[in-house]
Amino acid sequence: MTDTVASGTVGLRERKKARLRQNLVGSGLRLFLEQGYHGTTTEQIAASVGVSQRTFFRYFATKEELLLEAVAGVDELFLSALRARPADEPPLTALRNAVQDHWNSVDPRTRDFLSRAATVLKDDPAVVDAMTGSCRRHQERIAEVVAERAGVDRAADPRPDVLTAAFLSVLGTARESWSASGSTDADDLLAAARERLDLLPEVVGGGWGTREAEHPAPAPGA
Amino acid sequence: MTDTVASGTVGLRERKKARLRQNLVGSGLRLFLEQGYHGTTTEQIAASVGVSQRTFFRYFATKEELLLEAVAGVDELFLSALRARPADEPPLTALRNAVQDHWNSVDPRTRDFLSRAATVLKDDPAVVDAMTGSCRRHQERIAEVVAERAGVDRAADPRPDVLTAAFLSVLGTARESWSASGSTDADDLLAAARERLDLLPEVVGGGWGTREAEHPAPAPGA
DNA sequence: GAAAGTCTGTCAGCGGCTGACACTTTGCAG
DNA sequence: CTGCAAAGTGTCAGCCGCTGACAGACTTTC
Repeated sequence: MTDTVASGTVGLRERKKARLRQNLVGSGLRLFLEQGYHGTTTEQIAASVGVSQRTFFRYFATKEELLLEAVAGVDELFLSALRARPADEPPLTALRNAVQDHWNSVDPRTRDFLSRAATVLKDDPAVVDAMTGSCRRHQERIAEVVAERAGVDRAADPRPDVLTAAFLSVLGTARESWSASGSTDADDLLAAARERLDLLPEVVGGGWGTREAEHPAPAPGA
Repeated sequence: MTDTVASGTVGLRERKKARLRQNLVGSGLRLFLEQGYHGTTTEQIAASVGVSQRTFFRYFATKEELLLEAVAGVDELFLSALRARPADEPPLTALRNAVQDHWNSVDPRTRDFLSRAATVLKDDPAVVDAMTGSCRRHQERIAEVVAERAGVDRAADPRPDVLTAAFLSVLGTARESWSASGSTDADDLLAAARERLDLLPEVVGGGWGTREAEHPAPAPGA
């Protein structure tokens, strides 16, 4: 059988499957950009690569799943970036720097594509919900790495989960304000994320926002 | 026209509408608890109050909307609780205490109902997504009150948004750990929320979670 | 080349959701 | 009270996401 072909005996069948799956993702995303998520039917996606709708659903359980397939790889890269930060960095600092490292490590074409996708699809509530859900599922894996780095047990110590949740939600506000600003420059998003993450320690502290204090605006825009 | 009839002219028609709407919500939630969210069809809900499915959708744009109607009132109460906190409390402290005040102000029957609902419905991903989405839409209104209390402009100062996002996401982790623990006691949820909110300042600080430090577990369980 | 396993298309159907149209009920005026 | 306009409702037909069942085609393996 000449099964010595690398490891796993890839087989012609599996190659076809993998290619079809990739075609579906590519075609689907293209159509989403052209006509919006809601405006694209699963039948169109299936037809665009020459298969039936039923086959589409044999590859993806839901239309949403195809959408999320595009960002899955990006998420993995972030975990690597976080693991690569030096061990003596405090947790939030490591997360903050990992965002930067991660962003730089994504190749520019993908980065542009993601910016464009965010711009076009940000108004579709179904897309936003899908992304949020994906983020939530991703949260556990980040918390796991945070716990690992800190040398604590996630099951007994809620701190990794608390920090991760706060971290991701702040990133969310940055994304939101970025898309609300109408900017399509991905670097603006990164800047907003950094600004807001750096604000976190001050914001959870008590040194602002009481009517008694009246201090002269510590650092609103800088 | 005799339009001087008070303001609004309740009219028999509007009363019927309001009652039907309430019936739909009540019947719908009861069915959700009995058969699950996914297991209940909009036709069943409509039939259970004697109207057609088409009429159901004239009252609620989506099945989800009916589900969220139940928690809408609770959200309003939280905003009131937050506004009622003394002005000299630091923002995070005010939010934390408002959670407690708010929980105490919800009448026990509603509280029990919500606990039961959370227990039954927490496994349905559609329900979780709906709740998350609702939370996100609610976030802006909380941030508005935080900004108001702090006397800053939300459009120019991201701090209210950052704090609110972190606050809500931490509440989310508390809810998750509560439902994962299998507890059905609503007070356990409140306790988890308080614990985790109190952890926030420490967690975003740099005093933990570096391999260099090796301090003896500051406060994992207390 | 045949048996066994896998992939696919077709068909039928459910549930969420919507537009169109006809019918009934309600509100208001004369 | 009567007649008219507005609003609410039921029925029907249909789109779209998604699924089970079955039969036919294609790989793999022997």
